[in-house]
Amino acid sequence: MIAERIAEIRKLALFADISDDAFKSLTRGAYIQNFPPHTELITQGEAADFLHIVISGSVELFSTWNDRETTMATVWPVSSFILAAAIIDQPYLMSARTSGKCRIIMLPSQDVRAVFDTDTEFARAIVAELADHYRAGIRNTKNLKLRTSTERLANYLIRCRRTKGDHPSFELRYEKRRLASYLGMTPENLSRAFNALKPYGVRVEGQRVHIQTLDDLAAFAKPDRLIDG
Amino acid sequence: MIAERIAEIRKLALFADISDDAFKSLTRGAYIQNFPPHTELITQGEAADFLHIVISGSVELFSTWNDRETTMATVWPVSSFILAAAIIDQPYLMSARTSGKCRIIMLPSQDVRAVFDTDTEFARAIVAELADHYRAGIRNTKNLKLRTSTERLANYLIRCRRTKGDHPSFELRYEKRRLASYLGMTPENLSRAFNALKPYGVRVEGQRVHIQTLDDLAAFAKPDRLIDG
DNA sequence: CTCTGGAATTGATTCAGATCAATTTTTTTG
DNA sequence: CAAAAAAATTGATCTGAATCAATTCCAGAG
Repeated sequence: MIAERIAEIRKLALFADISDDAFKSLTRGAYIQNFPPHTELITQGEAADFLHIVISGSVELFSTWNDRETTMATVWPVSSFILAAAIIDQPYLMSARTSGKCRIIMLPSQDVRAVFDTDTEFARAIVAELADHYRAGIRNTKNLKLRTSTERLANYLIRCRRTKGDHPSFELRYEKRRLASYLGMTPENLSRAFNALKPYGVRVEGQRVHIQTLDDLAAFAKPDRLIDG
Repeated sequence: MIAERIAEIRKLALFADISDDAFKSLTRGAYIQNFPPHTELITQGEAADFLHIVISGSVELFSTWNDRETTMATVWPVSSFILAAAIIDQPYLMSARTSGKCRIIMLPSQDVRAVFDTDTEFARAIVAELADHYRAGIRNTKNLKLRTSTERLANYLIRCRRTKGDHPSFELRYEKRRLASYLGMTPENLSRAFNALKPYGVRVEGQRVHIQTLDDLAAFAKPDRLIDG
């Protein structure tokens, strides 16, 4: 049972090339847990005792300060989250809560650090993952500082559409209020931003977004490889 | 001559614990160059052929999009910059220009990757550095999304003051226009933000900042370990 | 030392986005 | 299925911050 679930994460880039021994010592102390919706898994400021991996469901990473809250990212299966804190043994900078029901694997971070020291392939994979996440953070900062909220939405939609195979219509993967927070705006303004994109061929019906011609929207959004990947 | 300069970087956390052999192969292909002020060292989008290290002077990391520009960070001696791009062989996401006159060491990034594969200590140091930078990016995003511009300034000043040994008065390390861009505001609004902090005991004379009582300012700024370090 | 151009400041105005308030729509639940 | 709760939308208003414009300040060049 546990073994089956554990096997699911073997294919993760993080573990793909490591030795069986290394994988065994990584997962020996692992927990698998199911969580109900809207459960706070992690609270910012706590010690990073575990590396978390989402097997099913999705997890929202968010941060708070002074009674304000913002969505930092959403994590989908199968991927790990809060690797940096675990690897350098520092407190989490973000909190995490489940969106729907979730199955999560938790690897004790001391095991992660131990295997990092002994398995070269794992070390390489961790570096690749960290460098990748770092660059995602830089992209995000550029997005926030260089673009208006409507431009951020437009580029987000273009990225979504591409992820979904360039179909002219696709579903938003999460609630609009959460999208708004992720994009750094209020739900009210997200609604208005969608309206502002109508002239560029964007139509919304509930969770479904239609984009007629990508050209019009792209001319407005000016997507950039160095921000949007 | 070159050997002397190279020795200066040996003490960097990145190289402190690596073997002499590893250090030798890292620096064998190194260049040392002096640059005049306001020289663009790196342009975003280019291949990351070198890991750069500032020996003297300071370097501004900035990004542009659609005729807009923002300061992402300022790098002081002795430290490296744009490690992530070099280690995973990806294009730079940021541009870099010298502030004053600068001396820069450039290590071919293929050497960095090669030594990473052979020297465990170096791998460990790189991971620590990357994780650290990643977390700095998260902090920065929280700062931008959760705080107003005046709050960002207030917390910046508190951090500065602490860095300078908690003296009631210290010098800003760079021009106000650059500080404004770093904090995500215009020079005009930085000026107004300084005025808005007067009631909390902040006084500015040119580059010099006086902070009478930290308590008043801190009550307004609400500095947070998970944002301000 | 004066001249000059960039930096900084200050004021007036505009604009993007937040907040407040009121519905409408959708989802959840009993 | 109906009731209740949550999410989304729309309109009105307010506010933080950008822009535009005009000095003032200051550092570096001659």
